Amino acid sequence: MSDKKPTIHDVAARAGVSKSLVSLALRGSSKVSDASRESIERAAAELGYRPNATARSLADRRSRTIGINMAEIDNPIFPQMLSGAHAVIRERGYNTMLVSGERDPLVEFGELTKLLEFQVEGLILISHRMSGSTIRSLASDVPTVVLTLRGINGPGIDSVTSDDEAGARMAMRHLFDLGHTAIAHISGGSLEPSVVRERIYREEMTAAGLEAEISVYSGDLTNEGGLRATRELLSTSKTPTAIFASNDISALGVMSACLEHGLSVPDDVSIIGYDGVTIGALRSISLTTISQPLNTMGALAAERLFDRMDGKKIKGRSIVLEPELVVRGTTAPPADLHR
Amino acid sequence: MSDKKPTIHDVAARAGVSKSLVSLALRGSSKVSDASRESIERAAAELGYRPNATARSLADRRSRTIGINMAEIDNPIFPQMLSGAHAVIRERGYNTMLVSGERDPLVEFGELTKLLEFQVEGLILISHRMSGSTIRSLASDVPTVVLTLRGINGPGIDSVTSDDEAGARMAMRHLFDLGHTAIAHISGGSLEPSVVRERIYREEMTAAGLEAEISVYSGDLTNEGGLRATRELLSTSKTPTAIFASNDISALGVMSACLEHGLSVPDDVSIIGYDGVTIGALRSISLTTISQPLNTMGALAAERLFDRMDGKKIKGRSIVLEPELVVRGTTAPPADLHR
DNA sequence: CCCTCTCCTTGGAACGCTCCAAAATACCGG
DNA sequence: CCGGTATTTTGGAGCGTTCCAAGGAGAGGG
Repeated sequence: MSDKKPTIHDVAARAGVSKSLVSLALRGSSKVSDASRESIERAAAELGYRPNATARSLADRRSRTIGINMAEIDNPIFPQMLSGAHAVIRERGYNTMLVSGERDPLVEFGELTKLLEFQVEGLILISHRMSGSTIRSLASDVPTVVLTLRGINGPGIDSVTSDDEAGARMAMRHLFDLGHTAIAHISGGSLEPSVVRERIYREEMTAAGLEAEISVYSGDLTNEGGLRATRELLSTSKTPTAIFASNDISALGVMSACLEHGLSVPDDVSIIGYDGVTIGALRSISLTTISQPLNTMGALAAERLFDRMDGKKIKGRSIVLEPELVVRGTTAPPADLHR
Repeated sequence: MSDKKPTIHDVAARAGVSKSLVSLALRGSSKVSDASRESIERAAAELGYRPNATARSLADRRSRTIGINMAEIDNPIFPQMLSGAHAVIRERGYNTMLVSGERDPLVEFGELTKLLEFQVEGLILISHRMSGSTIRSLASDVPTVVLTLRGINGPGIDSVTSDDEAGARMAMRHLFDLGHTAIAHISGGSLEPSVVRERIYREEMTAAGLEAEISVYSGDLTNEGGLRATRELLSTSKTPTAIFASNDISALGVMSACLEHGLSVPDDVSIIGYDGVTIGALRSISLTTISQPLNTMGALAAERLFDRMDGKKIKGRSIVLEPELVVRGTTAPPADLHR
């Protein structure tokens, strides 16, 4: 409303003290007399004074800001992780600057650069398209935590992941326990977690003497991808009694394809996904899955970051969380057991 | 790696010119000789110089940052809007500062205050718990656009919404067209959009001479709420042939309740939701809904904000978008027509 | 060879705040 | 009422940029 925003000087003038004292008082220093404090607070309120965080950041060289990069939002696991991280950041009194590379590594790099120019004190990469070396170079400037992807190490880099090997193994064991042998896998592409999940699928099948039954079709972690891969699977090979999908979102596509093929789930085909997205829990979906503690992972990533920022010059370390089997309505013993 | 981050002075010293010239050159001014430009760029690269955006903001009084508030992420409509807005902000070369009040108005107010202290140049409120007057007071400091909620007006405030009246009417007409008369409504609470949707439900029922059939149970826009309300509905009154839910997420709960009650959808009960969240389109769900252009709404909000920031001192204005009926698998003519 | 006129380049003053050393005031016992 | 100590308060020097008025250097004209 007024012409200019009031500054600390205006408050000082109005309260009849020096700017330094205003600064002290407004930050709650104990070495300010009650009288001064009161008149300063009154003056500030009357003027509608609001400290300028930019100037403060410059002066004390702390931005109180964490940068988060999240490449995609169509897979709900990312917002969930974001939420977990964001809550911790807020509790610590920090701000969150969010960028997204919109799946273009170049744009992404530019955005991250802007983040660094903003002097963020830490970086959380929730999903990204950048190479390990790019990440390492960013991390040399500022503490960094990588979520989700394994296999990135470096001096300033921590990572938070869940144990994909164990998770995938749990999925397979669950299907084995139910009595399935004809198990297919819908894979998810070339990123670490998908690769691991597929490898474990093959290992487990082989270990169970089911090498001949191995059947992998490649989805791309999207609903459409799962749909497409499953259609292909159902049209070309003999129908499996169970399908292990690389993630939940594609598992929903798998489910759709089965339904449209006239197969009922779980009576004809059991389906198990991976991730534990919240929509999988909706009763109308009720997807059996390997659940990762997404919120916790986000929160841990943030906490890890603060640890690191608190000066602990720890070497880059990975936190690996244990996933959990959540049995819901899409898995059951194979039909032939009932016959 | 090095002790201190290099500043513009370091670059100047290394290139043998003044800091002013470095500043000019790095911002691409045309009035710098090629020779100087080149040596400055080389020096900057060698030092790994990265401009300090905080200092720049302070000096030219522009933060190039937009603040976004998003109270909740469990309803996917919000991330979708966020995504639309975020993309526009990025294209304009701005940054996004994200805060969340975590459903506590006090926390929310504090977060917004921090945003203002950070000198954000504009504010987008995607979801919030604050009163109109609070919002108006924020908006007096900085251009503001409100998404989703209607009914907030004020000098600095724009809003982007979709036409809930028209949408709700479309939903009802769709059910009428299919031949339904026993239509129940699962309402969504006291916020504007839900109130409007319920009002239209009543109006349309009355206008169709179906006053006697009016049946409203209150959900709270969550999956659980929809489930609970529908259980109640199914246990206490006669079963309707169609249910209009106040939003998609609760419609999924409605669906679950119907299924667990042994009703098949859409054969026994038709269900229509509202919002057009992406998961509703998944084949295994296939929810008929009134779709709002969520991404577009986010994008428009951001564009509106930039218009406003570009000095156009327009009065607060509402943009109202048209929703769209998306017929999928959860609505069909009532069973008794087949009998 | 001097004088303009362009082009480039430069030092210094902001921007709004924090930090620090030093100054001012208050308080206390004798 | 004094010296000394404890408590408050203050001016000034940054923080890393941008902006601006003014300075320097060639170039072209007379």
